[in-house]
Amino acid sequence: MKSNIRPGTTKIPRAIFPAPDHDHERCASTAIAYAETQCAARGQRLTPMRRHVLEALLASHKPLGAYEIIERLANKNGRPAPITVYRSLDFLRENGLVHRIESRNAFVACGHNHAGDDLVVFLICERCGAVGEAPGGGVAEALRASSRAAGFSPKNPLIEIVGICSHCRE
Amino acid sequence: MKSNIRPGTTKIPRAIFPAPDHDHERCASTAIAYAETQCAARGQRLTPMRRHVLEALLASHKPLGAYEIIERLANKNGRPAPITVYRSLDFLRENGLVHRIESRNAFVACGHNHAGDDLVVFLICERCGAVGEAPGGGVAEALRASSRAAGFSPKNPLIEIVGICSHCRE
DNA sequence: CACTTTTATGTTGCGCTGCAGCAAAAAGCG
DNA sequence: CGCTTTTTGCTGCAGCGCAACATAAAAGTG
Repeated sequence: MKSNIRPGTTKIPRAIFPAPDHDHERCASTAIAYAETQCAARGQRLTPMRRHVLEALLASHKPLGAYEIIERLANKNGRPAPITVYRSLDFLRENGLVHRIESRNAFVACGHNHAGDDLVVFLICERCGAVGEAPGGGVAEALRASSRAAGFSPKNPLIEIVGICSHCRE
Repeated sequence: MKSNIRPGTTKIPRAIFPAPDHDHERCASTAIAYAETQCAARGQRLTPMRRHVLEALLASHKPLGAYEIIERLANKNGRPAPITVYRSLDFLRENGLVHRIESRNAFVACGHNHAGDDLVVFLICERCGAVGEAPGGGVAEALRASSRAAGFSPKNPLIEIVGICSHCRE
Protein backbone atom coordinates (compact mmCIF):
# COMPACT_ATOMS: atom_id res chain seq x y z
CA MET A 1 0.00 0.00 0.00
CA LYS A 2 1.29 3.35 -0.96
CA SER A 3 1.66 6.12 1.53
CA ASN A 4 0.73 9.64 0.59
CA ILE A 5 3.25 11.47 2.66
CA ARG A 6 5.66 13.62 0.79
CA PRO A 7 9.10 12.11 0.89
CA GLY A 8 10.96 15.40 0.78
CA THR A 9 9.57 16.76 3.99
CA THR A 10 12.08 18.84 5.82
CA LYS A 11 12.66 18.00 9.42
CA ILE A 12 10.16 19.86 11.50
CA PRO A 13 11.25 20.85 14.98
CA ARG A 14 8.99 18.58 16.94
CA ALA A 15 7.12 19.96 19.89
CA ILE A 16 7.75 17.95 23.00
CA PHE A 17 4.06 17.94 23.69
CA PRO A 18 2.06 17.81 20.49
CA ALA A 19 -0.56 20.53 20.28
CA PRO A 20 -4.10 19.26 20.70
CA ASP A 21 -4.93 20.36 17.18
CA HIS A 22 -1.88 19.07 15.36
CA ASP A 23 -2.15 17.13 12.12
CA HIS A 24 -2.29 13.75 13.69
CA GLU A 25 -2.93 11.76 10.55
CA ARG A 26 0.31 13.00 9.24
CA CYS A 27 2.29 12.73 12.43
CA ALA A 28 1.32 9.07 12.72
CA SER A 29 2.07 8.15 9.14
CA THR A 30 5.45 9.83 9.41
CA ALA A 31 6.24 7.75 12.44
CA ILE A 32 5.19 4.55 10.69
CA ALA A 33 7.33 5.42 7.72
CA TYR A 34 10.25 5.99 10.03
CA ALA A 35 9.64 2.66 11.70
CA GLU A 36 9.71 0.93 8.34
CA THR A 37 12.96 2.58 7.40
CA GLN A 38 14.48 1.80 10.73
CA CYS A 39 13.48 -1.85 10.65
CA ALA A 40 14.62 -2.30 7.07
CA ALA A 41 17.98 -0.80 7.94
CA ARG A 42 18.37 -3.21 10.82
CA GLY A 43 17.14 -6.24 8.95
CA GLN A 44 14.11 -6.52 11.17
CA ARG A 45 10.59 -7.23 10.07
CA LEU A 46 7.80 -4.83 10.87
CA THR A 47 5.04 -7.40 10.60
CA PRO A 48 1.33 -6.50 10.49
CA MET A 49 0.88 -7.35 14.14
CA ARG A 50 3.79 -5.20 15.20
CA ARG A 51 2.60 -2.41 13.00
CA HIS A 52 -0.86 -2.57 14.48
CA VAL A 53 0.51 -2.27 17.98
CA LEU A 54 2.64 0.68 17.00
CA GLU A 55 -0.31 2.31 15.28
CA ALA A 56 -2.46 1.92 18.36
CA LEU A 57 0.17 3.67 20.43
CA LEU A 58 0.66 6.40 17.87
CA ALA A 59 -3.07 7.01 17.72
CA SER A 60 -3.26 7.79 21.41
CA HIS A 61 -0.26 9.99 22.11
CA LYS A 62 -0.64 8.71 25.61
CA PRO A 63 0.78 5.68 27.34
CA LEU A 64 -1.41 2.63 26.99
CA GLY A 65 -1.44 -0.46 29.12
CA ALA A 66 -1.00 -3.75 27.33
CA TYR A 67 -4.63 -4.62 27.82
CA GLU A 68 -5.74 -1.27 26.52
CA ILE A 69 -3.81 -2.02 23.38
CA ILE A 70 -5.56 -5.35 23.12
CA GLU A 71 -8.87 -3.56 23.46
CA ARG A 72 -8.04 -1.22 20.64
CA LEU A 73 -6.87 -3.98 18.36
CA ALA A 74 -10.02 -6.00 18.94
CA ASN A 75 -12.32 -6.35 15.95
CA LYS A 76 -14.74 -8.84 14.48
CA ASN A 77 -11.89 -11.32 14.12
CA GLY A 78 -11.44 -11.39 17.85
CA ARG A 79 -8.66 -9.90 19.90
CA PRO A 80 -4.98 -10.69 20.13
CA ALA A 81 -3.82 -12.60 23.17
CA PRO A 82 -1.84 -10.67 25.78
CA ILE A 83 1.33 -12.53 24.97
CA THR A 84 1.04 -11.53 21.34
CA VAL A 85 0.90 -7.87 22.23
CA TYR A 86 3.73 -8.21 24.73
CA ARG A 87 5.91 -9.80 22.09
CA SER A 88 5.23 -7.01 19.67
CA LEU A 89 5.99 -4.50 22.38
CA ASP A 90 9.28 -6.23 23.11
CA PHE A 91 10.19 -6.03 19.48
CA LEU A 92 9.27 -2.39 19.20
CA ARG A 93 11.20 -1.53 22.32
CA GLU A 94 14.29 -3.37 21.18
CA ASN A 95 14.18 -1.34 18.02
CA GLY A 96 13.73 1.97 19.78
CA LEU A 97 10.23 2.57 18.54
CA VAL A 98 8.41 2.29 21.83
CA HIS A 99 9.20 3.19 25.41
CA ARG A 100 7.90 1.68 28.56
CA ILE A 101 6.72 4.08 31.26
CA GLU A 102 7.67 2.18 34.36
CA SER A 103 5.70 4.23 36.81
CA ARG A 104 2.51 3.45 34.92
CA ASN A 105 3.06 -0.03 33.59
CA ALA A 106 2.29 1.42 30.20
CA PHE A 107 3.83 1.95 26.80
CA VAL A 108 4.18 4.92 24.52
CA ALA A 109 5.39 5.36 20.95
CA CYS A 110 8.81 6.94 20.81
CA GLY A 111 8.68 10.59 19.87
CA HIS A 112 12.25 10.44 18.53
CA ASN A 113 13.12 13.54 20.41
CA HIS A 114 16.49 12.16 21.30
CA ALA A 115 19.48 10.62 19.65
CA GLY A 116 19.73 6.85 19.68
CA ASP A 117 21.35 5.93 22.95
CA ASP A 118 20.99 9.20 24.71
CA LEU A 119 19.32 9.74 28.00
CA VAL A 120 15.62 10.44 27.73
CA VAL A 121 13.59 12.31 30.28
CA PHE A 122 9.93 11.39 30.27
CA LEU A 123 7.61 14.18 31.21
CA ILE A 124 4.24 12.82 32.25
CA CYS A 125 1.33 15.22 32.42
CA GLU A 126 -0.86 14.37 35.36
CA ARG A 127 -3.80 16.17 33.86
CA CYS A 128 -4.02 14.94 30.27
CA GLY A 129 -1.79 11.91 30.63
CA ALA A 130 0.39 12.83 27.67
CA VAL A 131 4.05 11.90 27.77
CA GLY A 132 6.78 14.12 26.38
CA GLU A 133 10.36 13.14 25.75
CA ALA A 134 12.87 15.77 26.65
CA PRO A 135 16.51 15.41 25.69
CA GLY A 136 18.52 14.91 28.85
CA GLY A 137 21.92 16.22 27.89
CA GLY A 138 22.82 18.16 30.99
CA VAL A 139 21.05 15.76 33.25
CA ALA A 140 23.08 12.84 31.98
CA GLU A 141 26.28 14.57 32.99
CA ALA A 142 25.10 15.39 36.47
CA LEU A 143 23.81 11.88 36.81
CA ARG A 144 27.07 10.28 35.83
CA ALA A 145 28.87 12.45 38.31
CA SER A 146 26.49 11.56 41.08
CA SER A 147 26.74 7.86 40.25
CA ARG A 148 30.47 7.81 40.14
CA ALA A 149 30.65 9.54 43.47
CA ALA A 150 28.89 6.48 44.84
CA GLY A 151 31.25 4.10 43.09
CA PHE A 152 28.45 3.06 40.82
CA SER A 153 28.81 2.20 37.15
CA PRO A 154 25.59 3.33 35.54
CA LYS A 155 23.96 1.68 32.57
CA ASN A 156 20.38 2.58 31.79
CA PRO A 157 19.15 5.70 33.48
CA LEU A 158 15.42 5.97 33.72
CA ILE A 159 13.85 9.33 34.42
CA GLU A 160 10.15 9.94 34.74
CA ILE A 161 8.68 13.17 35.98
CA VAL A 162 5.08 13.86 36.79
CA GLY A 163 3.82 17.39 36.34
CA ILE A 164 1.67 19.63 34.17
CA CYS A 165 2.36 19.95 30.45
CA SER A 166 2.48 23.17 28.51
CA HIS A 167 -0.97 22.78 26.98
CA CYS A 168 -2.77 21.87 30.17
CA ARG A 169 -1.31 24.81 32.02
CA GLU A 170 -3.06 27.31 29.83
CA MET B 1 5.41 23.44 55.98
CA LYS B 2 6.85 20.25 57.19
CA SER B 3 10.19 21.52 58.36
CA ASN B 4 9.53 21.38 62.08
CA ILE B 5 11.57 18.25 62.51
CA ARG B 6 15.27 18.14 62.60
CA PRO B 7 16.86 14.77 63.07
CA GLY B 8 18.80 15.05 66.26
CA THR B 9 21.14 12.24 65.41
CA THR B 10 24.63 13.19 64.55
CA LYS B 11 25.17 12.70 60.90
CA ILE B 12 26.89 9.42 60.30
CA PRO B 13 28.62 9.21 56.96
CA ARG B 14 26.44 6.51 55.53
CA ALA B 15 27.76 4.40 52.71
CA ILE B 16 25.46 4.50 49.77
CA PHE B 17 25.89 0.81 49.36
CA PRO B 18 26.29 -0.92 52.72
CA ALA B 19 29.32 -3.15 52.85
CA PRO B 20 28.50 -6.85 52.82
CA ASP B 21 30.01 -7.22 56.27
CA HIS B 22 28.52 -4.21 57.98
CA ASP B 23 26.91 -4.43 61.40
CA HIS B 24 23.46 -5.14 60.17
CA GLU B 25 21.84 -5.70 63.53
CA ARG B 26 22.76 -2.22 64.46
CA CYS B 27 21.94 -0.59 61.16
CA ALA B 28 18.44 -2.04 61.28
CA SER B 29 17.74 -1.08 64.86
CA THR B 30 18.94 2.43 64.18
CA ALA B 31 16.52 2.68 61.31
CA ILE B 32 13.66 1.40 63.43
CA ALA B 33 14.49 3.89 66.13
CA TYR B 34 14.47 6.63 63.56
CA ALA B 35 11.11 5.46 62.26
CA GLU B 36 9.68 5.60 65.75
CA THR B 37 10.96 9.10 66.31
CA GLN B 38 9.69 10.21 62.94
CA CYS B 39 6.23 8.78 63.46
CA ALA B 40 5.95 10.14 66.97
CA ALA B 41 6.88 13.58 65.74
CA ARG B 42 4.21 13.42 63.07
CA GLY B 43 1.55 11.97 65.32
CA GLN B 44 1.48 8.76 63.36
CA ARG B 45 1.35 5.28 64.76
CA LEU B 46 4.03 2.78 63.95
CA THR B 47 1.89 -0.26 64.67
CA PRO B 48 3.28 -3.80 64.96
CA MET B 49 2.18 -4.65 61.44
CA ARG B 50 3.84 -1.60 59.99
CA ARG B 51 6.92 -2.24 61.99
CA HIS B 52 7.09 -5.83 60.79
CA VAL B 53 6.90 -4.72 57.19
CA LEU B 54 9.62 -2.17 57.71
CA GLU B 55 11.77 -4.73 59.48
CA ALA B 56 11.40 -7.16 56.63
CA LEU B 57 12.61 -4.53 54.21
CA LEU B 58 15.46 -3.48 56.46
CA ALA B 59 16.54 -7.08 56.83
CA SER B 60 17.03 -7.51 53.12
CA HIS B 61 18.75 -4.30 52.01
CA LYS B 62 17.22 -5.13 48.67
CA PRO B 63 13.90 -4.26 47.13
CA LEU B 64 11.20 -6.79 47.94
CA GLY B 65 7.96 -7.37 46.13
CA ALA B 66 4.80 -7.18 48.19
CA TYR B 67 4.39 -10.92 48.07
CA GLU B 68 7.97 -11.50 49.10
CA ILE B 69 7.25 -9.42 52.16
CA ILE B 70 4.20 -11.54 52.87
CA GLU B 71 6.38 -14.60 52.59
CA ARG B 72 8.84 -13.25 55.11
CA LEU B 73 6.14 -12.24 57.55
CA ALA B 74 4.50 -15.64 57.42
CA ASN B 75 4.70 -17.71 60.57
CA LYS B 76 2.70 -20.30 62.46
CA ASN B 77 -0.08 -17.75 62.88
CA GLY B 78 -0.54 -17.63 59.14
CA ARG B 79 0.39 -14.88 56.75
CA PRO B 80 -0.87 -11.34 56.30
CA ALA B 81 -3.21 -10.71 53.39
CA PRO B 82 -1.80 -8.74 50.46
CA ILE B 83 -3.98 -5.77 51.22
CA THR B 84 -2.61 -5.61 54.73
CA VAL B 85 0.93 -5.38 53.48
CA TYR B 86 0.01 -2.85 50.84
CA ARG B 87 -1.61 -0.67 53.43
CA SER B 88 1.44 -0.78 55.62
CA LEU B 89 3.60 0.04 52.63
CA ASP B 90 1.39 3.01 51.82
CA PHE B 91 1.77 4.26 55.35
CA LEU B 92 5.53 3.81 55.35
CA ARG B 93 5.86 5.57 52.02
CA GLU B 94 3.72 8.49 53.10
CA ASN B 95 6.02 8.91 56.05
CA GLY B 96 9.19 8.73 54.02
CA LEU B 97 10.36 5.45 55.47
CA VAL B 98 10.03 3.33 52.36
CA HIS B 99 10.51 3.92 48.64
CA ARG B 100 8.90 2.17 45.77
CA ILE B 101 11.21 1.07 42.96
CA GLU B 102 8.96 1.52 39.98
CA SER B 103 11.04 -0.38 37.51
CA ARG B 104 10.84 -3.47 39.70
CA ASN B 105 7.44 -3.22 41.31
CA ALA B 106 9.24 -3.53 44.58
CA PHE B 107 9.86 -1.66 47.79
CA VAL B 108 12.95 -0.76 49.76
CA ALA B 109 13.53 0.80 53.15
CA CYS B 110 14.66 4.38 52.89
CA GLY B 111 18.36 4.81 53.49
CA HIS B 112 17.85 8.44 54.55
CA ASN B 113 20.64 9.51 52.32
CA HIS B 114 18.76 12.59 51.33
CA ALA B 115 16.99 15.50 52.91
CA GLY B 116 13.25 15.33 53.20
CA ASP B 117 11.85 16.54 49.92
CA ASP B 118 14.98 16.38 47.87
CA LEU B 119 15.43 14.49 44.69
CA VAL B 120 16.63 10.95 45.19
CA VAL B 121 18.54 8.97 42.64
CA PHE B 122 18.10 5.23 43.00
CA LEU B 123 21.09 3.19 41.99
CA ILE B 124 20.10 -0.38 41.35
CA CYS B 125 22.84 -2.99 41.17
CA GLU B 126 22.04 -5.51 38.51
CA ARG B 127 24.33 -8.06 40.07
CA CYS B 128 23.43 -8.13 43.75
CA GLY B 129 20.11 -6.31 43.50
CA ALA B 130 20.98 -3.78 46.17
CA VAL B 131 19.59 -0.30 45.88
CA GLY B 132 21.54 2.80 46.85
CA GLU B 133 20.15 6.26 47.29
CA ALA B 134 22.35 9.00 45.96
CA PRO B 135 21.60 12.63 46.66
CA GLY B 136 20.57 14.26 43.42
CA GLY B 137 21.51 17.86 43.99
CA GLY B 138 23.06 18.72 40.67
CA VAL B 139 20.72 16.48 38.79
CA ALA B 140 17.68 18.23 40.15
CA GLU B 141 18.91 21.52 38.75
CA ALA B 142 19.57 20.15 35.29
CA LEU B 143 16.24 18.42 35.38
CA ARG B 144 14.31 21.52 36.25
CA ALA B 145 16.03 23.36 33.43
CA SER B 146 15.24 20.62 30.96
CA SER B 147 11.64 20.49 32.08
CA ARG B 148 11.08 24.17 31.89
CA ALA B 149 12.50 24.28 28.41
CA ALA B 150 9.63 22.02 27.45
CA GLY B 151 7.09 24.22 29.19
CA PHE B 152 6.63 21.54 31.79
CA SER B 153 6.00 22.12 35.48
CA PRO B 154 7.66 19.22 37.24
CA LYS B 155 6.47 17.69 40.47
CA ASN B 156 7.88 14.34 41.47
CA PRO B 157 11.00 13.37 39.62
CA LEU B 158 11.76 9.70 39.65
CA ILE B 159 15.22 8.49 38.76
CA GLU B 160 16.28 4.88 38.70
CA ILE B 161 19.57 3.73 37.28
CA VAL B 162 20.64 0.17 36.68
CA GLY B 163 24.34 -0.61 36.90
CA ILE B 164 27.01 -2.24 39.02
CA CYS B 165 27.52 -1.23 42.62
CA SER B 166 30.87 -0.53 44.23
CA HIS B 167 31.06 -3.85 46.05
CA CYS B 168 30.15 -6.03 43.11
CA ARG B 169 32.69 -4.39 40.88
CA GLU B 170 35.58 -5.63 42.97
C1' DC C 1 11.35 -27.21 -6.61
C1' DA C 2 11.23 -29.83 -2.03
C1' DC C 3 13.39 -29.61 2.33
C1' DT C 4 15.27 -27.69 6.42
C1' DT C 5 15.89 -23.90 9.53
C1' DT C 6 14.47 -19.81 11.49
C1' DT C 7 11.14 -16.58 12.90
C1' DA C 8 6.54 -15.12 14.16
C1' DT C 9 1.95 -15.97 15.84
C1' DG C 10 -1.72 -18.57 18.36
C1' DT C 11 -3.38 -21.29 22.64
C1' DT C 12 -3.51 -22.48 27.24
C1' DG C 13 -2.56 -21.51 31.64
C1' DC C 14 -0.82 -19.42 35.71
C1' DG C 15 1.55 -16.49 39.10
C1' DC C 16 2.30 -11.69 40.59
C1' DT C 17 0.53 -6.93 41.39
C1' DG C 18 -2.67 -3.95 43.49
C1' DC C 19 -6.72 -2.65 45.33
C1' DA C 20 -12.19 -2.22 46.28
C1' DG C 21 -15.71 -3.15 49.60
C1' DC C 22 -17.25 -4.64 53.72
C1' DA C 23 -16.70 -6.50 58.62
C1' DA C 24 -14.36 -6.85 62.90
C1' DA C 25 -11.09 -5.34 66.20
C1' DA C 26 -8.25 -1.90 68.47
C1' DA C 27 -6.97 2.74 69.91
C1' DG C 28 -8.10 7.46 71.14
C1' DC C 29 -11.31 10.71 73.45
C1' DG C 30 -14.92 13.16 76.13
C1' DC D 1 -18.21 4.08 80.11
C1' DG D 2 -20.05 4.88 75.17
C1' DC D 3 -18.59 7.06 70.83
C1' DT D 4 -15.57 8.04 67.04
C1' DT D 5 -11.53 7.18 64.42
C1' DT D 6 -8.04 4.23 62.98
C1' DT D 7 -6.29 -0.12 61.87
C1' DT D 8 -6.53 -4.82 60.56
C1' DG D 9 -8.83 -9.01 58.55
C1' DC D 10 -11.52 -11.21 54.85
C1' DT D 11 -13.39 -11.97 50.28
C1' DG D 12 -13.00 -11.13 45.81
C1' DC D 13 -11.44 -9.35 41.48
C1' DA D 14 -9.17 -6.98 37.55
C1' DG D 15 -4.87 -5.83 35.29
C1' DC D 16 -0.05 -7.19 34.31
C1' DG D 17 3.33 -10.29 32.41
C1' DC D 18 5.04 -14.29 30.80
C1' DA D 19 6.20 -19.66 30.45
C1' DA D 20 5.45 -23.70 27.69
C1' DC D 21 3.96 -25.69 23.89
C1' DA D 22 1.78 -25.91 19.14
C1' DT D 23 1.11 -23.98 14.66
C1' DA D 24 2.01 -21.06 10.76
C1' DA D 25 4.77 -18.22 7.95
C1' DA D 26 9.08 -16.65 6.08
C1' DA D 27 13.86 -17.33 4.84
C1' DG D 28 17.69 -20.05 3.59
C1' DT D 29 19.72 -24.35 0.93
C1' DG D 30 20.79 -27.92 -2.24
